[in-house]
Amino acid sequence: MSAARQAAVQSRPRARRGEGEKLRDDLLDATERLMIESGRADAVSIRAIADAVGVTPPSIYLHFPDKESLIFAVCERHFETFDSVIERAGASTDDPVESLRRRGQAYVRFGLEKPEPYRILFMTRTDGAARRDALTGAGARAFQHLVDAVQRCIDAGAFRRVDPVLAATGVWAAVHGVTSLLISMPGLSWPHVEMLVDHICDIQNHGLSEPVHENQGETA
Amino acid sequence: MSAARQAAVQSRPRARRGEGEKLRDDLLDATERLMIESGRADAVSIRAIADAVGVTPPSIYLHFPDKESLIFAVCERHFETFDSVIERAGASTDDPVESLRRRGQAYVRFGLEKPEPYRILFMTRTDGAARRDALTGAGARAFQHLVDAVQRCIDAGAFRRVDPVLAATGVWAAVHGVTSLLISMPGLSWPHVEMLVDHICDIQNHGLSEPVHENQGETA
DNA sequence: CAGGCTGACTTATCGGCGATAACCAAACTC
DNA sequence: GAGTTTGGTTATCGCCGATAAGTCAGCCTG
Repeated sequence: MSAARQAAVQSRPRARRGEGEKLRDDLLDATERLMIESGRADAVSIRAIADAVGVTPPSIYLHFPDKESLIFAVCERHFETFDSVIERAGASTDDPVESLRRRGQAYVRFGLEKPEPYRILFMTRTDGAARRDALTGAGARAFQHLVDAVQRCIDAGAFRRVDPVLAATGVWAAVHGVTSLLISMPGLSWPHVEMLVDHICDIQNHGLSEPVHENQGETA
Repeated sequence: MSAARQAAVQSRPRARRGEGEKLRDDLLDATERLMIESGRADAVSIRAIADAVGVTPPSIYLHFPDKESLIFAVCERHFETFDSVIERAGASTDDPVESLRRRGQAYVRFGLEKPEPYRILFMTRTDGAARRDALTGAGARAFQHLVDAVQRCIDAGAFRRVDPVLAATGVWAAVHGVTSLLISMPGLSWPHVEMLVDHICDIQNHGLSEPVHENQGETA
């Protein structure tokens, strides 16, 4: 680990006048690489990042106010594609229920492919202002997309007339729950992932469909 | 914060011959208190714990191999009651479906009451051996209780004949999902918690019940 | 009661961490 | 070529987890 730090101490050429932003990008790239290699964000140190790009630690603070902001900026890049990947998966069919299922599959797949960004975005305490802003910005947009998808299922008559925000929150909790569990405890003997996600989506679809034999006492 | 450390530097009386284990308990108590006060486990330092009990940092290593083990030992105490609390909530009714709902409510309530232990047990990467052991020991027992509860719903005819382990995993993912989201992002405008958990349990119950009108093509 | 032993700690220290203050040199402007 | 700005560096602070080695009281043996 500390050997990895010493490996790349060669000083990089100084950027020219207008190109100070290049270091910022290099820092993001290096941080992402180290994060994925180590598997844990807290194992990535400011000093290791600095060495990886061939620069001294204080240089990082010219581009990011603190370590948390750097880590979060890396995750934010993934987050931007997160919504679009899910939207694309959901748009691949006209059936709103099947669309919701494909969204769920895409969500879990994305989370498991980039577990560390997912962890930082969705599984750590929301303290920093940058994180909160991203969650209320792009995050709110992505959530609204989910609410819309649920609403389409209601409009198509596939779901009963439940509060779409409540239903969407339930769907999110379900897919986030399985993603989170698989990321946190990869060693346990889980069912096959795709089957599990399919099951979860089936439960949501079936559970949100119109009940035919019993009355529902929710008139709120 | 560092003021809090300096506040309690008074040296505690040295334990007598056979009473070395007393410090262990005091350390667990102090660690739990600091954890709950600060809200984040990583904000609790070995040095702060040592100061809180009036002892020097290396003394801690006489009772715990490293910091992670100490933190985890604190959480394990909660984990032992976790299963029993849920079992008690589930045993408060004879209706297996209602029992499952009460389990869900108890699960989420417990998680939100002790968010930091919940985080450490269920929302952090399973690295240390101690953590893995606890999860495969008491954790497997608690999960088996959930599987049994699902099986009772199946036996009672309330649920269709789905794989109980798969169904239990889905139920766990749903209640864990909402617990995890609420812990990670307390600032977002969530629906009312009890209503949300009720909704999630309703979805599970309804979704796992016998389908009456339509078949879904799952022949895998 | 001398001497050793052991259990319960302490003192001193190591290397790494995030972060800041102060400095400095290359590059562009005038 | 003097001045200013940009893009860094050097030096350092205080905290962190962890370890090595020392200390000292109390018990046990002889």
